[in-house]
Amino acid sequence: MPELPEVETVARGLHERLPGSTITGVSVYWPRTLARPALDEFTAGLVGRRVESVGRRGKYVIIKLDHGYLLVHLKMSGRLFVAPAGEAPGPHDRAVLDLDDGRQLRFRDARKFGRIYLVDQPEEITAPLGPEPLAADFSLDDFGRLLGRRSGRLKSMLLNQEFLAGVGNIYADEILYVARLNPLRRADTLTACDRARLYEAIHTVLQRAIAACGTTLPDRNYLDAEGRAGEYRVEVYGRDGEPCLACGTPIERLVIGGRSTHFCPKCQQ
DNA sequence: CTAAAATCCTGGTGGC
DNA sequence: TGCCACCAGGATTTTA
Repeated sequence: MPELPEVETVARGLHERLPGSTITGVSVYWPRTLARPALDEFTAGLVGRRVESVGRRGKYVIIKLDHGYLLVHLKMSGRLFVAPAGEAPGPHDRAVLDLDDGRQLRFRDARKFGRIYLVDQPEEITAPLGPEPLAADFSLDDFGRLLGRRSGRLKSMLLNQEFLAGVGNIYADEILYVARLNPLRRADTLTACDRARLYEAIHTVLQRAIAACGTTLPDRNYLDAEGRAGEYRVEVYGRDGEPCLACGTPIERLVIGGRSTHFCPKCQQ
């Protein structure tokens, strides 16, 4: 399930091969993939548009056009990639954009959770998102202020996109493990030292994961825009019952806010 | 306010 | 081998 590092990897891959291409046709095979606008307006708004750049905000891929923006949320199983001219369509292709050189930008999504938006400004969609954790202007002081007002559990907070953009279930567990903080801990009980460790862990984990081009779990199917798997190695996620890499204590699993949560009961008091 | 549950979906898994 | 119930998970919506 693509989170910030995976979406960043996809966006970078697309940025290498998409700018300069013009969209010449639109095919949508699963209409609900289009969050907005409806198919007719979507098609009319896209055909003839030229791609200028590809970026990311939170878990959204943002494709800047010469007129408007295409936003894609991959959700659980979405893949966004450029198919060479003549490549046969896949059974889970939900939307396909024809490019003027014969290639196609495809959105493939087995579980149909992913959504595409065509808007004038990306903020129409991304406005509710919290800060970008890796932005240069996201300071420890900012983070401390953000935390101080929250009484929820750390795990739920990290998953809340309005609190911080881009962290999902896997990296929330990895970040709390690196920060040595218990996922059930209430945000407003953190000491200044705790806050600093959490802030640093967010940076460390996300930066390392981006450097590794994301995480592809053994039983998952995340692939980047070039069809490559991520190389990041998780330390706690999905490792319940296996020994903690630091102390050997079996990793435990519990459910917080309906999300599976993995942590070391000894390292993360 | 927090929080949990239901919702959308289907591939994969575990049980029998 | 086949069938089926069930689970995962992001974001949103609903209910407590």
